[in-house]
Amino acid sequence: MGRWQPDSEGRLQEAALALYAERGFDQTTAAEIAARAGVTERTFFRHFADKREVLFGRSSILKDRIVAAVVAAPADAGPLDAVGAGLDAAAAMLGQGRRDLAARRLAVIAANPELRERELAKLADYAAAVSAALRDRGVRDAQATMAAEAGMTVFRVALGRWANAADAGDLGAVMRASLDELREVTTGG
Amino acid sequence: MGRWQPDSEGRLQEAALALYAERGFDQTTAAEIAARAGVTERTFFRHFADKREVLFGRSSILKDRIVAAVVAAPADAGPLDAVGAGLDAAAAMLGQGRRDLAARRLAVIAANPELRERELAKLADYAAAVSAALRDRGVRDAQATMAAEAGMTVFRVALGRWANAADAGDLGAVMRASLDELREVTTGG
DNA sequence: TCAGTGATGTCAGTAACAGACATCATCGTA
DNA sequence: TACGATGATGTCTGTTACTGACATCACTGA
Repeated sequence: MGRWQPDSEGRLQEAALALYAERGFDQTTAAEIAARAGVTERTFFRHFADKREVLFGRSSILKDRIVAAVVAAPADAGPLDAVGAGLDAAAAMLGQGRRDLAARRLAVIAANPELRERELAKLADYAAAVSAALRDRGVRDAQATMAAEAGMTVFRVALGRWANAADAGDLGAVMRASLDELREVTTGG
Repeated sequence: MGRWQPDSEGRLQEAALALYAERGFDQTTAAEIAARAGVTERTFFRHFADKREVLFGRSSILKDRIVAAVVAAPADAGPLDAVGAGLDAAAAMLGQGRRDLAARRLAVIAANPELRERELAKLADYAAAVSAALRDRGVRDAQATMAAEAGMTVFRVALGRWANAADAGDLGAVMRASLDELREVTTGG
């Protein structure tokens, strides 16, 4: 056995989610989270840049996968189809986790403005990366921006629907359904 | 003459923009801004909820005007046309100010992640309000969300173009041009 | 004339975060 | 096997964003 319990990062994430859910984000101190995870406050801030980031641990991996899927989409696929491939990749990564956990996480985020802010920033970051990937595929600047931003809106809406759905459908299916709604809007206007 | 110089809020905004531009957001303390504006730090936080908010002073008024324009759009106007009316209202309010000031403000925001985060939150807030207004006009939920989000993307892109344009066009014209690009994307696919 | 109001100052406190340094299991290597 | 490097953690200290409580005092309306 090592000098310390393994996976402090994971324990910190669990502790934070539990405490944020119990008493709210503002009413939870970093020291309390750290104590619950069996580490010191300083260690918390070594693993996470700030109090919010602890809820967004896997986001850079998720971004990479989304972008990779967009890049790997068939050459003849349109911008929105490529975005759809990115959404499939996101669904594959997120849909395998426990749905109730995702719901808890989203509920905590929805309950706090600072956390919502951070989530938007993450999505905007994805959108910027997807937009760049689309441009690399030859899509015009304006089209790339709009398709990427629209895709992130679909992502957010679909994730919320899936996490809180009474009937537990597949995340990928919800994503595709939401994307179809988008197509309907843009074509049907 | 009053007990204090009038318009501390305005002076705080000017001081903050100047200092953020000079030495960066992180390297500027609230106390320094307050000192430059001739007030105490406590007064700064009475006027602005946090260090970022000082750059977003007029945003709630702007939101109200956008929403009002969406509500007031002709009954037979489509969702995107109603959003266009909202963008016109935004352009009317923002386009009259000094363009170089807007450019300075945007440059400061672009230079700092926390400030970008806050800007996204503001735009998301507008989008939510516009979306609600569209639903009141009878637009379906999914359509309303997408049209509102797309509108905010147009807003952001157009504002950036206008502020940094070498040839000083009218903000309203830039907004309309950007919106037309969006239409082109959604119809042309 | 005078009590009320509102914007500000003053003071003290909490908590988010960061730098610097110490500790000590583990691991590669001689 | 010994031993120096490494990496994750603890400890200590400091800055600064923000907040609550209370005092001040020009102005305002009765």
